[in-house]
Amino acid sequence: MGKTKLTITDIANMAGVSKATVSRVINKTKPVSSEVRQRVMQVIKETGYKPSFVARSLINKETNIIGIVVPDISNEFCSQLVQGVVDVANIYNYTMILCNTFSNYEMEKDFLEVLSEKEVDGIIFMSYTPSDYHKTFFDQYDKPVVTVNSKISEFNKPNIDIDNELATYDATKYLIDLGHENIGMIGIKFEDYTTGQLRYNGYERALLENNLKYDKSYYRESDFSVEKTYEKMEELMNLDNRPTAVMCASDEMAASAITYCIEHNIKVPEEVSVMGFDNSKISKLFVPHITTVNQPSFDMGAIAMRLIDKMKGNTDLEKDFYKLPHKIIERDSTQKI
Amino acid sequence: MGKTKLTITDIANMAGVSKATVSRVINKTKPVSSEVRQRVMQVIKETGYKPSFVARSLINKETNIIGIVVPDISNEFCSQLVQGVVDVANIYNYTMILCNTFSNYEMEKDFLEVLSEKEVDGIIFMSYTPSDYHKTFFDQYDKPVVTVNSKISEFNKPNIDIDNELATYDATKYLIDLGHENIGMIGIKFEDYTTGQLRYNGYERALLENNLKYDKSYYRESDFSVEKTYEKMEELMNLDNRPTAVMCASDEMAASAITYCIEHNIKVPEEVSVMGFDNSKISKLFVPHITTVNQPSFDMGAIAMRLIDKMKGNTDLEKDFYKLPHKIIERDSTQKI
DNA sequence: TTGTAGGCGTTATCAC
DNA sequence: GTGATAACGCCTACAA
Repeated sequence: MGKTKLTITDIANMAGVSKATVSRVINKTKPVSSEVRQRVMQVIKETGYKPSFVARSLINKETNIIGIVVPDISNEFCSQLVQGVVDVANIYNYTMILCNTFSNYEMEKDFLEVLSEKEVDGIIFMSYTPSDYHKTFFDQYDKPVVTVNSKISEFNKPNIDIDNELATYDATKYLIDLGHENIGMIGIKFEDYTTGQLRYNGYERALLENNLKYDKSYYRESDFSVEKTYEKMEELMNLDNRPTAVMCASDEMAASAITYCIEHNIKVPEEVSVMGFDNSKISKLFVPHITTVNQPSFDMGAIAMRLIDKMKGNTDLEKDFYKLPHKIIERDSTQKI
Repeated sequence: MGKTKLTITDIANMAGVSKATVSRVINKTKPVSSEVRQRVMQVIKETGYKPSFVARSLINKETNIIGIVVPDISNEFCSQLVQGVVDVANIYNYTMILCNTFSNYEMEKDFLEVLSEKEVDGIIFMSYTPSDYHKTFFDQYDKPVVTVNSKISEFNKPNIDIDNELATYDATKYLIDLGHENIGMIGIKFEDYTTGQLRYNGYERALLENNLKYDKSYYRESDFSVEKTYEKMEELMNLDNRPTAVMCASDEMAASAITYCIEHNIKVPEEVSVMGFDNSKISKLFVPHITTVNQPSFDMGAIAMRLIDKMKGNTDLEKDFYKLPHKIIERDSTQKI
């Protein structure tokens, strides 16, 4: 209880050697006679001595802590991303400081500041709305940084992502191949989410390249909220020539859209096919199970962490954009027309 | 870029004062003539100097980092708990190290070890299966510890939780008040989850106290998996005198159970009422929307963090068990018989 | 192979 | 008020 923490000096005294020697047996940094080593190890084992990370960091300039900032940990994509990071962080002996920004600009700023002060060894950064501030910060930050899902080409930092444009293109194409010609989409605000624009682009391109008429009224903008999406689906379903398929920017949105249908006796997928995005739990659990597109969120985290470690002491090496593969997951909310 | 980090000495030189003085204006620890203060502040502002947390920690023995260990961050309860922690951590100027154990005993051990080495200021601990090892560790750990959802009376540390027994009692009672007499339950293994036993107890007590026949075959044990729960629901529904209501130990399990019903033309809630537990997203999104019981997970995190801060330098003060209020959330998966 | 001494960036304790 | 100077716990030349 009142046991004050042991220091390297204590161990040195108990083993009858100098602090330097103790340090050497711990870090294997220089040869030590095996007799002395035994003795020191013995004392360490008996006392359960653990060197202080803090003192060590003061010298190494390495904290073995990496910072990860995400908009919303209760979002499944983020939490899986974080899991991926943790998983490989363990292997490389990092521990991580989690910063949940609630998508709030001020918090993003503050957290970056704090991480910098706490001298973390690197930062994994995700934001729905990367800005100039972030760019400026990262430009003068001299430790490894990896961004996730936050493509800003001028960032000059490696970015891990899927190809959102292509993913939505593929999803829309999937619907087209099913025979649908009137395909609607419920997307998300371009300003609020960088992916909003990209996903819209993929949708539009798929329509255009396949010679389908592109009707502006078929595209509706929502946020990720249940209510808004429900409304948008209502609008779509009340159109004179209503779409026979609608693509949603997330699984939750798809769930809301389908809910509207269920409550208004529109059969899914018989009368209208609905697609989600993310392959989250809800897409598996919801009835009908929702056809969606998978993002390898766990892998994205794992790769980000691996990259951080690689970049250490060599932060300029990798500026590439890592595009991970997405995949259409066929389930029961879509069918041939 | 190549700009080496500024130290307090640099600032002192630039301002033409001693390090001690700089330290004093930063920490307001002793009076400084306002003229000198101005000068120093000016230099700090211009240079953007930030004191090193690491060096500071070496002296204070305070890292302003707290550790939080949870079984599974992608579980909604956990992620909301973490959010609660983060939220107040920000206020008190803490940052946190997140440890995701994947419910793995070895990882729990390792993480506690690491947190201890990194000299965090306190630990918030959650485990489905707290053990002797944990107890031993915490007994000799002399910094604040708060456990969440991991009741072990001998822990001798404050624990934040809801009253799981009472919550399940209330849920079952809710079903009883709806007129149900044959009430089944799909629970979770007692060995794997401390709450498994408690929730069962509440269920049984409600039946007994209300003079309903308690039929062992009405209780089925599952884990949190979709498949297993689906099977268990199938067993329940194939009973000769099948229950008209079933209580599930989680929302996901409820969703699986209802899915079985939908796929076998058993109407929910007309033919069988189904209740969940947790008030997670899925319970709101699923159709029918699932009646459930809310745990204030966010608040639990917030309180845990607040407690840690309170306990600082006074770790023995609060050994109480904090039982937070739960609440039945009525939705569409249950009805009067 | 081992020990001595200086330094990492702060804060705290003295004097002045 | 202010400035030396000694910690804090560890690592790393430099000597021995």
